[in-house]
Amino acid sequence: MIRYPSAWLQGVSLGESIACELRLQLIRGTIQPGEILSENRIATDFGTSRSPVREAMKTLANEGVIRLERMGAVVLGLSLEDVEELYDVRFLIESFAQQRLAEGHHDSLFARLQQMIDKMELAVKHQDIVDFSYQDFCFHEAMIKQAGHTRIWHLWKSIHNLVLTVMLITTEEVFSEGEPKLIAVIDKHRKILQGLQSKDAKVIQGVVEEYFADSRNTLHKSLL
Amino acid sequence: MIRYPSAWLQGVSLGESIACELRLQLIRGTIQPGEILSENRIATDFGTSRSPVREAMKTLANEGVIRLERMGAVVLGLSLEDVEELYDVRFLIESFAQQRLAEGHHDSLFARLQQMIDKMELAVKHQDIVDFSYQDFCFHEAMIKQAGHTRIWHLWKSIHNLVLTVMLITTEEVFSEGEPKLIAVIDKHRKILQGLQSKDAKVIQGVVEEYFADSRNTLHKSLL
DNA sequence: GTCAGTATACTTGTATACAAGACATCTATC
DNA sequence: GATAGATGTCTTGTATACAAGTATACTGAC
Repeated sequence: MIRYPSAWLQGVSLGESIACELRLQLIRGTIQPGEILSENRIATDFGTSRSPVREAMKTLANEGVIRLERMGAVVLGLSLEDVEELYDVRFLIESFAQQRLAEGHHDSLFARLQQMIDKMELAVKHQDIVDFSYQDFCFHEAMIKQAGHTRIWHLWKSIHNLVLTVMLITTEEVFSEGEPKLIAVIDKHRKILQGLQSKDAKVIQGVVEEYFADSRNTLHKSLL
Repeated sequence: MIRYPSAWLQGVSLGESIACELRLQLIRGTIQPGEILSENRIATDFGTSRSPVREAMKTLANEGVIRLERMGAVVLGLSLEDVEELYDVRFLIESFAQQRLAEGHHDSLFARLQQMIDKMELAVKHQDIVDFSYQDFCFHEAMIKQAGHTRIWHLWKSIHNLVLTVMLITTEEVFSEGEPKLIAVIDKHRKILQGLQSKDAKVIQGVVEEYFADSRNTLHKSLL
């Protein structure tokens, strides 16, 4: 089991860093739902003061993986249903964003997306789970950002850490299933890019729907 | 110009309280975009320490009305375009939620919604801007909550303070336009309730679209 | 006048201290 | 034995203290 990539923690504050580490454990289930977390305990665990822990707890509460209460924060975690719901939300955001990209010129975006796809292929070659999931993440984030809709962008920001962490974990699983599955994942991204390049709103909508239908499908199979 | 209703601050922490006060000023434009806010300055302004201010700043940054930087937080505010975009997001969330409500039994919700509509009428009678906007807010929140989708709920929570404050301000404007406009607003909510009671997904979708189309329209007119 | 360098004041991020409140346990009384 | 109450330990929310970094403004040399 992979630890949270230290490369992703470069330059971030202690608070964010703690949030990231905890988030991974909360989603993985290392910290189990129902457990009670106290700021003091976590602070001593991480060898820091309560200040950054407090910041992290607030972040995680906003993301809905814990619930702040009077005495201690209760762990909610992220159930399979929650991940499905996360896909629902991603679908809403991404289909909205991609529809917007049907209009206007976004050639530089397309070039960057292609580059990310290439990097994903390279990551497969080097068995680099971290970079694969990161490029996957960047691919989706780049599209949403390019859509140029401030509010949708904030919506994304409110879940992007959650999404990144889920991607890391699922990518870990997908890597263990062998190369064909990974190539399929890359292919799905190629289809998205082609969809965008078609500039046809209907085509794009179809591709997005297919993408998330397939993702949900994979999620269910990995459950078994 | 109305202050932030103290009734809405009952039992909340200093941090949230400061966030609410600042949010109102940021959206109103009392604090103008481009200004630089410092934790220290705000702390002395509010007569508190930096801790709750810091919490408030983080909240407001998550909402996108300020941007945290190395030295000071720069005010972004909420432009007319931003409010429009906020309606986009609300439309996404609410149409999703209402579609879900097309299935299942939600009679107790309908009863509560009807009660809120009644309270809105009463608020008009008593010229109670605060309660009118609050009931409006609760109406939408109740629907979203009843949809029972954890992630959508969190999306809502990430904007609900923003929405509440915008509602307060716009309600203030609407009240100044006289009673007919207020009755029209109430009527829009009646239509939503009727839509939900029809339990017909297509009808509901139509009603939601109409609701937000009209809201956008009103927004534009209030600009002139 | 211009530019390099330094000093200073202000910024955030983190640590620590303190206070008020909640929960559990233990005790004393009935 | 059961119950009311006191007590002690835990919790969070807020205040304060400290450290490291940054922008600005000033000073001096050229």
